[in-house]
Amino acid sequence: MNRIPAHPDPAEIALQQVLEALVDPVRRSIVTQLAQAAEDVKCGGFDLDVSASTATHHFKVLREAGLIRQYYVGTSRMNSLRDEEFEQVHPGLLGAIVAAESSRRPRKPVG
Amino acid sequence: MNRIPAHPDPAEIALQQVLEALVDPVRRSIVTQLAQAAEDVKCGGFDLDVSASTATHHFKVLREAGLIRQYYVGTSRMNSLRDEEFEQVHPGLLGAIVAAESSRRPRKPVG
DNA sequence: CTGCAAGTTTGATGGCTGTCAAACTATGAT
DNA sequence: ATCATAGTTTGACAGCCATCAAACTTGCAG
Repeated sequence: MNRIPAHPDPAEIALQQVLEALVDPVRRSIVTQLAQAAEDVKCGGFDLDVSASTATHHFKVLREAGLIRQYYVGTSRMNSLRDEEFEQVHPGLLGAIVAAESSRRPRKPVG
Repeated sequence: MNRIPAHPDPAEIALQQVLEALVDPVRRSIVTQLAQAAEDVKCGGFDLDVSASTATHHFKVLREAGLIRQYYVGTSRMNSLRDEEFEQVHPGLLGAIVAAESSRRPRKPVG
């Protein structure tokens, strides 16, 4: 069964909606963690300081802004970044934000 | 007399504040109009659909986010984009947003 | 079938922010 | 001085949105 609602085409999404999605620090954290992850990440696999219901809300906003892709594996909802599709529509935007976000908090000391 | 408050260094401004500034469509319109203008623009010279007091508020937010520079000429407050300083801190970010905003409404047909 | 694990939905709430009108300040012109 | 122009400040208000708890759904394991 497909329990995941529609994934809109990033080309049809207004910049306004994209920025509204990315202005929230929790959502930006999700995007950054996805960008740094090697594999797709399930909802429970993120390091977030909000309740599960709030997290669900944030994932929905990101999905409807065309920023992430979601699919089920068992009871786990997997997430991946739609970075390549997004790059076609808004070149450099996602990369610049992820870079700005990442540089602020280095995950691991170099070396 | 200097009636203009401090212009913070863009390097000291969190990405969060920058995105909060740019998520508002009126403020993004100001930035885009500045990016497309050949000369500095006075507050009254923008095409905005809000009252003067609201416009003042938006200019203040942009200035405090390190995105614009302001100075007086007579009773006119002039505005210019701090794009070069900004590029040093968040490379590609401002350009990507201005590009995305501009491409949505082509000012002039090509050719 | 029972129980558990992972997420979702719903409803309510609190804080933030964009908005305006009105009163005000500062500068330049007559 | 007087007036007009350009913009600011203050105070109030409305709408939005992130947040949570509680109840619910779905799928898997035994």
